[in-house]
Amino acid sequence: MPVWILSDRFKKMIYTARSLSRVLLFDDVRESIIRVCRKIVPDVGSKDLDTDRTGHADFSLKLFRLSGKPDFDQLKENIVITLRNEIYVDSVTVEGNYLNIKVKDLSYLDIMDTSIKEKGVFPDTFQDPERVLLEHTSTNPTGPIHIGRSRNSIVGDSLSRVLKRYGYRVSTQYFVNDTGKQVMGLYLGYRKSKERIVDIPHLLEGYRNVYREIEEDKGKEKEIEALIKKYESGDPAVVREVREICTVMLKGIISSLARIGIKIDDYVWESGFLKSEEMNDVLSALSERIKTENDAQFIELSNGSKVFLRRADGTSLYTLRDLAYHKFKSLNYDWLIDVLGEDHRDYAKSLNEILQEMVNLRSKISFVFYSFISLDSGKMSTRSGNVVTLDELIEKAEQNALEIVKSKRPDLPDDDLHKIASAVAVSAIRFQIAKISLGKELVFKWSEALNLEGDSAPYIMYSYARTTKILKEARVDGNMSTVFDKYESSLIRKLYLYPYSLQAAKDGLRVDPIASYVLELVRSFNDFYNNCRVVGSGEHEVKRAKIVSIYRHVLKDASYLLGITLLDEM
RNA sequence: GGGCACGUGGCCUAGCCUGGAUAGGGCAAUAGCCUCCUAAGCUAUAGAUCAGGGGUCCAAAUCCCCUCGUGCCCGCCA
Repeated sequence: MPVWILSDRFKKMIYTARSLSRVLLFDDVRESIIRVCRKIVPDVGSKDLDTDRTGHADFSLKLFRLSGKPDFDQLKENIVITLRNEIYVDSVTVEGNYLNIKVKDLSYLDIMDTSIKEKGVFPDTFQDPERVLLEHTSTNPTGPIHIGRSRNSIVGDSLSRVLKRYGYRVSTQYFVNDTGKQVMGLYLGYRKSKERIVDIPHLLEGYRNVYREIEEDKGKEKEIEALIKKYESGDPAVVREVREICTVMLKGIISSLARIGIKIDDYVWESGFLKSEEMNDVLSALSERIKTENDAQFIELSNGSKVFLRRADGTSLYTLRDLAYHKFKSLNYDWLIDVLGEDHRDYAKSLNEILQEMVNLRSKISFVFYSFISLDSGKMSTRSGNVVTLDELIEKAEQNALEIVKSKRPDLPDDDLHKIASAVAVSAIRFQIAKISLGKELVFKWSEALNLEGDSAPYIMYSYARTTKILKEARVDGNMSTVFDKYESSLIRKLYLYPYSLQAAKDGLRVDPIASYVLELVRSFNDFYNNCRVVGSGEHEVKRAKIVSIYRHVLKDASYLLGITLLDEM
């Protein structure tokens, strides 16, 4: 017999708030409190109600702003009385200039449990009709992807998962640069090599040689320019070979990304836009504004800066190809999101102005910028060889994790050890990047990258493994106690806050709020774990098993967004 | 030189958008905790002029201005 009988009662009483967001569906207690307050003081805003972090309450209504009102005391009293009548409200107290509201543990638990039981998910969402195209990574196929660029991939991938989770229809794309100087430099290196071997090490060596030569003699760039011309004029041999070389490089990048669980939906080749309809559309939209300077074509922006579209020899520049690409994207998507390095900030601003004001793109465009990751030895660069590639990092991380798991679990067979080590390594890499807000520059340090304690993925994974064991042994059916101690209480509260962090992530196009949230959640669970025995806890057992199972659910949900692989045993 | 971003204990970081009750975590350090659901965990101690200065405000890490430091951009590169 299910003892979870309060659901219907609460469901009827609590306002299902869609106003917090269009696509997250859950019984939003916070929204409901604001609604109640507004009945009495219409100008109470969302800002006046804090989600309290100080431990005084669940939600705090700040009275500073209201205290100027002539009938303040009466209003305050009315709010208190009205809130106390809400079915989900446990207590309302006035402390100084704060009105502290506590919600019933059972209310929270019931909201989450009902959602999971009925919808299979908390919070539930409905499908937003907006189609989102998220472009990320798009690194030049001139070498293996390095850890600096992988910040783009990791954040981009998690962001796409967040938006999907939130209810958007999301596709991801990688814009493959197979046109322009860098790639032609790569191709030139290949042509100059004796053996003409198309594999990554040989190509990379040729590429580095070319740029070494150019550094000594700038005149050597002419060779690249000549190749660009040949390529853009459609010389079949050149086109074929460039595609072949880029494909080899791209395959390397794709397989590196796959190792950390990233799969991009579509790869769109830049060369495809050279003579495309989208290119024509862009050019005709801009035709009135195009000016020339020594035969090179440019347009002028509102701030007076020049943006060049074509070289004097008629070959295209990146901006032009990218404009065509964005035009292409806008045909099928309502919201375009580009994840770009911070070096692209000004570029994106220009691109945006051209697209919105001159090409009149219909889609909404957002840019997400990330700061660079550098090494102790300075800036990362594929050409100079001062890089740590993603593959190197993965390999070392796996090795490191394997040693640790071997020492901790000598009882496990080799297969399991490798499985665990791999999940730990990949999750740790992703989490370490995802948890840092994008504006921070990072200096990569091996000691930090390989540390698996504290605010790390294994910390999260470990707590999940604990839940597996608990739920395997705990009694989950029967009468449920409805008395909650402080550890249960704070874990329940933390769980309930999950939708708010999803909201923060979506609003800011960030993934670090989810990471911060998960760490807080796990800490709260550990507190609970260390103080509340579940298995064999008598009257508490069913209730605690319920809390653990909701925890497990939310943890799984959030971990997926961050690319953390959870294991039942580790 | 101009523009943009960042600056929080020795190190890394959350909080800043939307000002409000003791600035949360982690690493490193010290002292403890496995006859009890996995110690990749937990507890305790120590450690913060929230870069500096000014301003607004009843109230500033948070908003505004100035200064300093770091990174990035200012290409007929991408």
